[in-house]
Amino acid sequence: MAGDQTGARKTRRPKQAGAYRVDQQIGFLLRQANQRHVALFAGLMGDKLTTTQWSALTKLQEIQPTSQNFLGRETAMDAATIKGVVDRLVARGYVATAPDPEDGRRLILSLTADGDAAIERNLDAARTVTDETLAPLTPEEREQLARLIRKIC
Amino acid sequence: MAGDQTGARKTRRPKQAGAYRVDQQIGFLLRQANQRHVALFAGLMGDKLTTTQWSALTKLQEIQPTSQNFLGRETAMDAATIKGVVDRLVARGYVATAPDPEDGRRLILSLTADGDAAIERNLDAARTVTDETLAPLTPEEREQLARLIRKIC
DNA sequence: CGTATTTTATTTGTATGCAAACGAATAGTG
DNA sequence: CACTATTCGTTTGCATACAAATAAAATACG
Repeated sequence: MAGDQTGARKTRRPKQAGAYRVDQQIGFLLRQANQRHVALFAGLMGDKLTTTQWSALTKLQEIQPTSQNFLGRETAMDAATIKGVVDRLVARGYVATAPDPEDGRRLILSLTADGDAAIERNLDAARTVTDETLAPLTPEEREQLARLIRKIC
Repeated sequence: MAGDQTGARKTRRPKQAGAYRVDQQIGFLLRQANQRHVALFAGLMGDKLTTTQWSALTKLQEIQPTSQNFLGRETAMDAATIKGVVDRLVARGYVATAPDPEDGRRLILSLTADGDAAIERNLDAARTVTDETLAPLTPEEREQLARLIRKIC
């Protein structure tokens, strides 16, 4: 019976000591926090704008004119996703598209006057959404949270 | 010209001093952080399980047998969403359904042996996903982040 | 110059995520 | 008991989100 000292433990379950609880994992918490933010956004913003539409709109105002894929990169959306978002913004008349004379592949995007007005109209609400989302936190905690999330992006 | 002292500022833009930058708002950061986690999850987990499927599976193991909508509440999914997730898990043979003899509306869910095996098979990977997601943070920062996110959920 | 690679945009398929509407069953109330 | 409200599950519609495949154009390179 030599060598049984370490071999006798058979199929001991948890590689780590503690039990696994999904709702304590960071992924679960991130999904939930994002859900709450999206809900606040939907409730406070007018014009039925979504979070991604708002991101595309405001980022476009910042960097226009620009190509569709580049706007996607700047707003953390892949090519397929940003296309859908832009299509809906174009359908609303908030964004205008034009071919790039210097690059036959590119689709150049810019804001329309309506798009500018939509941003102007909802900017205060957007700031309120951020405030409401962070309402349970102190100013120091808000800084902390932003700093930590930025580190894991 | 009385009363012009306060009325002369016309259309002054920013209600708040600083310019609005979407990519500095908490909502944008939460969406991005969630994206990174989902990407890590997809890359590290086997069996093509998604984050929500994994949540439903492990939470079901914890509280089974239970109704579909209750499982949804426990995993932060509304009725329409949890239905789709459960349907796919049933199609895979990970979850079994049965009518509730005491309540004609309820659909009782439980894990199958295959469902249990799938959890067992992926538990280490799931822990790795959490670790990798939090890799840029120190242990103290991880605690901080979890605490702060929990406060805004 | 011509070929290989990369970039840009598009399309399809799958999977959340929520609002809204619905029918069926249950619970609560007078 | 009858009426109302609530709950449960389902379905539809819309909007992300990404993988994978494709086509067209531009770039890199031998």
